[in-house]
Amino acid sequence: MATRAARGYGQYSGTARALERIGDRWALLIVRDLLVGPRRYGDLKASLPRIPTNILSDRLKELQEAGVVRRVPTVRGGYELTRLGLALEPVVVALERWGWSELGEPVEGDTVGADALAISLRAAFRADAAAGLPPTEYVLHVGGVSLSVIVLGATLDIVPIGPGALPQPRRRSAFEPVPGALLELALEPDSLRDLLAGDAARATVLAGDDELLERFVLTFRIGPAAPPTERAPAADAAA
Amino acid sequence: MATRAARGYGQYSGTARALERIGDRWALLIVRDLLVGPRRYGDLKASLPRIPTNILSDRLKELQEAGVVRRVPTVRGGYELTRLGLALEPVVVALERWGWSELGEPVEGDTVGADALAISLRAAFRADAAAGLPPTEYVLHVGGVSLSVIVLGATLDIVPIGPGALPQPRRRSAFEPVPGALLELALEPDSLRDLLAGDAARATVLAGDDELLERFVLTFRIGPAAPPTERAPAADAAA
DNA sequence: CGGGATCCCAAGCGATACTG
DNA sequence: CAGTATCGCTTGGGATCCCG
Repeated sequence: MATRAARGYGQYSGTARALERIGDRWALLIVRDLLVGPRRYGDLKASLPRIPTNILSDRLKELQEAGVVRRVPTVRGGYELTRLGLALEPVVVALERWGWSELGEPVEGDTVGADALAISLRAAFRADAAAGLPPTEYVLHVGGVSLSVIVLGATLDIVPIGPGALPQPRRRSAFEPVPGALLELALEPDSLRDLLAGDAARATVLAGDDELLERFVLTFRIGPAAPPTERAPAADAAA
Repeated sequence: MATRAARGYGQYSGTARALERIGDRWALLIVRDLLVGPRRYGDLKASLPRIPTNILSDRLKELQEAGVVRRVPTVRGGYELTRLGLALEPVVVALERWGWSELGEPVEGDTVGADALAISLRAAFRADAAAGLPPTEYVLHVGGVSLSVIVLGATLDIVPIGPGALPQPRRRSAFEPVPGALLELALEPDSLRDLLAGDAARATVLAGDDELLERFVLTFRIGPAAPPTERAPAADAAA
């Protein structure tokens, strides 16, 4: 039985209400993955390796009761976000931006999921900078997962490559591969972090030239959550 | 002793890292209140009526360890956000916007806090719409708490009125009260929700005219998180 | 493969009492 | 007022078994 988030905060407040709905452990990570596209129960389980199956089951039930998630009628074990769930994108993106700069080095045992990576890139996407650049496809291989990222003007389309994605009527952008508009990179997770931070990063360029790499850096960027420019000499230091 | 959020998610992901830092119950509500200004232990306790004192104590310790919160050296029991903590504003604002439209009627026992209200207004603030309007002060009385809200061009300055605020060197905006630029409203929490949603709302106008009320509605607005338009998946647009 | 049920332990949470 | 200490309840987590 769903654990019922009956423990409210006793406040008539948007933040409190939101946390009552999606504040439980694991809940927003499930939403994050579903923001990339519909997923099956097993996909989510694989994407969230440490989640116990009963918790995943409970959360999916609660998220359905909250109107955030619904089942995909045509697919056994398929789940997708409702409109209300899709509206959580700004929340997840804001969290992703904040947490990204807090990523130190990967801890032993940390995994990198394709969906998580897709959201990172969505959070890093600079629509204004991209608008002036020619259509480009980026293919990223990061720590075992692969993503195809198509930037067409100010629009962004990310599709994980390989198994896990649930086939959907969702069309790719009207993008026809332009010769010389493909950058393919292979890098480690912490190198991607450095790259998005604008720092020098070790990356293996499998296809494309330096100009395309520059284009990538212009298009995708997550600055530090707390810029060092602060008048008061804060004692705290990010570890 | 701080309970240590050692239970990580095992993912090298911004969202996961963020939730490990500020995903614990009550944590973001504490951050929300501190976003309005430095507060004392007792202020927070009063603002979050249902929080057990040991949990408040634990969370403040954890938030300090996470570099989000620090003590105000000059004030006994005073806490404030660090730069990193201030950087959580987009997260809280996004949550507030999403949760606001999920506020039904107040549940018996729900309280309304001045700080929570201040964040609601910050989330509802339309800088672009406000930029074209003359400087205005709004004084709101909502369910027992009062706020002074000064809009000066595209800037917003909110100060709770009454006890609870910790005196700070923070200056009010360079705002000199203009005669005829003050709207004072008294309303119930659910009426404010309707007002910000753009619906008709029962409000008692204590000072000001209809034109000022119209100005308020233009300046502050939180639309539904899930607009009734289902079909369009809406490519994300930077606001 | 999807997903529900159970058992068990550990950790988180909540209420209250207590101390500086 | 600003916490700490304690205690009992609830939840999460891991493992496992089960059913369709």
